[in-house]
Amino acid sequence: MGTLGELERAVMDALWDADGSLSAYDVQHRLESDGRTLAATTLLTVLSRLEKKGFVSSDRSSRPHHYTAIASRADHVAELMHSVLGDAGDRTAVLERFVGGVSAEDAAILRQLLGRSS
Amino acid sequence: MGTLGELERAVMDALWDADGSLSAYDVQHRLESDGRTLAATTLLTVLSRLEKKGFVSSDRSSRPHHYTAIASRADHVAELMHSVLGDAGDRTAVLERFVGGVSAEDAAILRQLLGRSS
DNA sequence: TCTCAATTCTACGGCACGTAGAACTACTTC
DNA sequence: GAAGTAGTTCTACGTGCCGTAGAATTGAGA
Repeated sequence: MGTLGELERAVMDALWDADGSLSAYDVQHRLESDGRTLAATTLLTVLSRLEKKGFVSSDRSSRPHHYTAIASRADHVAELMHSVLGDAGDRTAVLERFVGGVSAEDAAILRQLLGRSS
Repeated sequence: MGTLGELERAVMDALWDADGSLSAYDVQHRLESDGRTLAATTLLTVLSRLEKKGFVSSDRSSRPHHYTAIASRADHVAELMHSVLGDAGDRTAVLERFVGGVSAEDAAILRQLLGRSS
């Protein structure tokens, strides 16, 4: 699927936080308020790389093009977790370690999600 | 922590599968039976990079040096899952997606693991 | 049509990784 | 203890990804 670099991840975060589509300028300004000053072209390059990687889609009908994250952050993270789990071998052992390491709150969430069906 | 490249991961797999320590030659032969022919020096380089990254430790007391994986594969994978989860933002949403995507068997394992620890 | 903002094209430097030759080290054997 | 050899370290190269951005181009409004 391809991995995200540092800047790429920051751009995705901006898109996710925006919860909608942004222009390159919007992204630029959001990163700027995070203390990261970048040339506009840099953002465009990153955005198009992200598009090529399948992380964002763009709307080119209106002139300041708008970019949108294809998957939500939650989807993305969950998918990463699955892909990591995927090449695990002994899933029981992995899940054991995983559950052993989560916080009490997360454990509660998991318990609730897994629910009563056992 | 640093990430694993393709070969690096293959070497770690060899060490994990071995469930003990291996010499560079052992690793070389294991990879060879996986259809991957490499020079001995290549393995040594990768092994030392893995050591620098903190994934393996080496015993240099006896002459064919022996290398051991520091963490088990399960630990490694679980740790990756945690680190991914770590920068998630809305953990409930992520865990929801995650649980939604696991197989029935995995869900059963999770339920059992969580049940015990409550 | 002219101008200016927005976008694409192109490119460069650095770093991680796969890969391995050359040089060096240290047992084994005579 | 000299020599051979198995094993190890040093060094290095090519490639691809990523951060970064200038130059060239395109498109919309005056």
